[in-house]
Amino acid sequence: MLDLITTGSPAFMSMLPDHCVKDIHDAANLVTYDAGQLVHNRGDAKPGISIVKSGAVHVGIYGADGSFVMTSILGPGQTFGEFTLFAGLPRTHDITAANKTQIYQLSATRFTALYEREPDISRALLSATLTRTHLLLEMMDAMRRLSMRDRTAKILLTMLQISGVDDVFECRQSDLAFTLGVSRQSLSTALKQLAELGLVEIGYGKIMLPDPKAMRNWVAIHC
Amino acid sequence: MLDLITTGSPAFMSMLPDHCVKDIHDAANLVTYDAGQLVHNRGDAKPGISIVKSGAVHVGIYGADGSFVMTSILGPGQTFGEFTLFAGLPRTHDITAANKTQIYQLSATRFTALYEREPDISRALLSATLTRTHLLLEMMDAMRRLSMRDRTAKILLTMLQISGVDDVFECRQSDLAFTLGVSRQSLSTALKQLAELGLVEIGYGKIMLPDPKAMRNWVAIHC
DNA sequence: TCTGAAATGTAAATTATTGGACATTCTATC
DNA sequence: GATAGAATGTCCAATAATTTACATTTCAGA
Repeated sequence: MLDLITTGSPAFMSMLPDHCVKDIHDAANLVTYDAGQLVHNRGDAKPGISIVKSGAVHVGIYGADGSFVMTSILGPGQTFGEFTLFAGLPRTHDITAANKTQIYQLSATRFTALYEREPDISRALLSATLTRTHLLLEMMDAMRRLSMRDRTAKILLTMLQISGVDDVFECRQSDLAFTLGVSRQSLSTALKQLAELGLVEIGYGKIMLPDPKAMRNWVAIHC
Repeated sequence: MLDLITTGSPAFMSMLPDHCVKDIHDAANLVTYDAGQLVHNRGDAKPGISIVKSGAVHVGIYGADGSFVMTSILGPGQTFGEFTLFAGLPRTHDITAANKTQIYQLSATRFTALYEREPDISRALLSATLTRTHLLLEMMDAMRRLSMRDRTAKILLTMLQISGVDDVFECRQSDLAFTLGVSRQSLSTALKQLAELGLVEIGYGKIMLPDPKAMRNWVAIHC
């Protein structure tokens, strides 16, 4: 299951000036993981920040029965572990490598040293975090207030806006359904309704917005 | 409607050392608002950060028909407007003064100057933001996966943990219901079920956890 | 160009949740 | 210690969404 929240949020590393990127590379431990290998366990207390260099990690929680409920996928330039540094929390999720993945690991001490020297780092981190928070608030609001059809439209639009692309959204309906908190079947119905209104086009493994502007208008009026 | 998300999150100002608090007081414009007065309109583009000194503000969105859907209430020490500074967004909500309220207003330039000089400010801001994000993620997850009863238990526990207090939660059921995204009637039923399990005690305008440890266990097993 | 696995579409039965209506309980204040 | 207003409890009909089950479509690879 892909939580599409993070797909579009701007990568931390892409917001940093070159010299900061270099500082981080120099201070970090570069660790390589094989597909499926565990990176962090939920509950681990050791604080530190991690940045994906290449590959991707799955963020989620293992159930007692071995099942894995995925919350998000993080790609190159994206970070995890901020909570352990700034919110005083243990690792909140299990992290595994999706495929062969390289990760920069920074201990709390090393990261803090860089952090205090270079305000650009905190700005990038705040920017990435706040963008994600904003998206979460929008989704939350949509989940509380809107009918399934309307929140499908709204969240689709929000995610597209943030991802930069604004007319094609590559994902399976079952992934999107999970992110929206509805069943796949219900989502299918909702999408069909939106398609009948001419707002979306349904493909195989993707959803297109033939007229993003019309979609934006519709959402502004209805949601 | 009180969104309890922010009630428990630690206030930005309370995490700052004294000299930073002083710097902010010196650089800010202190503005006083009467009850009901508008502080910011959703959509305003002018960036800046605001900190509640005394009183409280209502964060929400006005509908076309004049109705106001409240998202949260922010009290002393809490901030709004971060999104305009760090995420490049316009004001995302309408803000009105709940009662006679004093607010420190800092323009983008002034705040940035302080921000770059003093890493404690960014740390406090990150800390407040990440704590809120973590709570949002937990709530989101609970809303997607759990039955009403279970998510009531889980969110109740989460909010109590973050607020520091861990056995009494002062709020009306209608407020809690809104936060959980369910109707007041349904929440009433859910709370009754939890009370029958001995996990909570229902008061008038408050909810008690007679045995927080038992509650934590129960949630760990069920959710 | 087949073919099978993956993804999507659809319908009926079941379940959960809402919303209205009203009863009950609590608490501050007179 | 009355009393009014606020908060909570409960019932039921209406509705929205899920689940189960199966049909159909799509696409990648043999």
